[in-house]
Amino acid sequence: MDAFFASCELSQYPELRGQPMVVAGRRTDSPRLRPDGTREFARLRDYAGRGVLTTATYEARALGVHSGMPTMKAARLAPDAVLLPVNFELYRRHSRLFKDAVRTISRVIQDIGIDELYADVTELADDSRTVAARMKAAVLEATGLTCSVGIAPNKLLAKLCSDMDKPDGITVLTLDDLATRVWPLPARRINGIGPKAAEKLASHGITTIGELAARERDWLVEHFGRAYGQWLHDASHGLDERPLVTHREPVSISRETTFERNLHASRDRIELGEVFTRLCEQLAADLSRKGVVARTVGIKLRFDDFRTVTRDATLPEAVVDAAALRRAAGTCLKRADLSRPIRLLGVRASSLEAGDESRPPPARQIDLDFG
DNA sequence: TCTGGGGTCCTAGGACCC
DNA sequence: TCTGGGGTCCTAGGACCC
Repeated sequence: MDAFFASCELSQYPELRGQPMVVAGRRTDSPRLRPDGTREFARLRDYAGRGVLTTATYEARALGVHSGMPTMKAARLAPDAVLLPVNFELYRRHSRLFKDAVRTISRVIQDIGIDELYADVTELADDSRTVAARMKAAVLEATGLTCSVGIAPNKLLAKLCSDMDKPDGITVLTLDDLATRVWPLPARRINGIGPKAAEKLASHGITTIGELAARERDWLVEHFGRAYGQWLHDASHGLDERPLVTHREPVSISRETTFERNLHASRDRIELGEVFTRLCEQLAADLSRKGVVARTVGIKLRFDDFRTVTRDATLPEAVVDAAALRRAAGTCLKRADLSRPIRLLGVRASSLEAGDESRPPPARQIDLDFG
């Protein structure tokens, strides 16, 4: 989807079209309704907190701000930009509509995130451009929003070319196009080459995908390890055999929060304890909503120096309820050095297993016993 | 008044078992 | 008498993605 969060917001507040606008931070009461019925929006300069921008419109980007930028920093660059709080309910609603729309064209879909998916269109009778055009029409019809489609022989190339013609574009790529259209691109454009790998590649004089493709497989293995080196070699040659994964069970579920101000383990014990309990309650609700139980419970801490530590505990019996999660997470907390001020606390459940739905809850069992 | 929140996968070392 | 070789599970950290 093109500039998804911003587009969702603009469909709600069309008067913001053409203005610099960013989405950042938790729910607020903005926008407010004026007596005359028009809406009054918060401005970036009104923001106080520790968040980062989730989205910035093209007009806002022209002022030098971009998603991921600390909101306070963005406020200095674009104080007059409209600031909207994130509205995940709205995005999820549009997300469902968009995915259902694509499903009317192809049933075989892999969910990637809220605004992306892979669709296998191998078996469709229409040619690539027609398939893409039909998808875009279906999505526009269902959501009023535009998207960009990349069609290629595999997921790696489809992902790579899906944003070659953004927004509202269609790109078709075949292996014959590799040298002319893919090799000139920065290596960083490959999904799986992040900032660290790009930096290391650059230190060896490799900045484009073509330069990567020119290296021997053995050389890449020697410098980047067996698995990653081989993958780099394959990826730079446009090779990717991964099938679409149409369904998967969650591996882990977590909740975390960054505090408004750093907290001290002893001085802010009460506040910290309340947040800790709330996170465990949210996590418990998430687990039961997904119908899973957790055998491993962990915590995550980020200190004032941005160092992050995690502690895990695997239990003899899986747990679900907030109290048990909190007990297990509490033992993890005891194993961490809490002498530094803390900026983030998180709780995580993993080694997930299907909850036993056949077993009635204890209260009901008692009823039956005495029934 | 730098640096969110929710995920996945990989690596590496140690414990433990056969 | 010097300490093999797998395999699995667990923990911690890090890279990467949306």
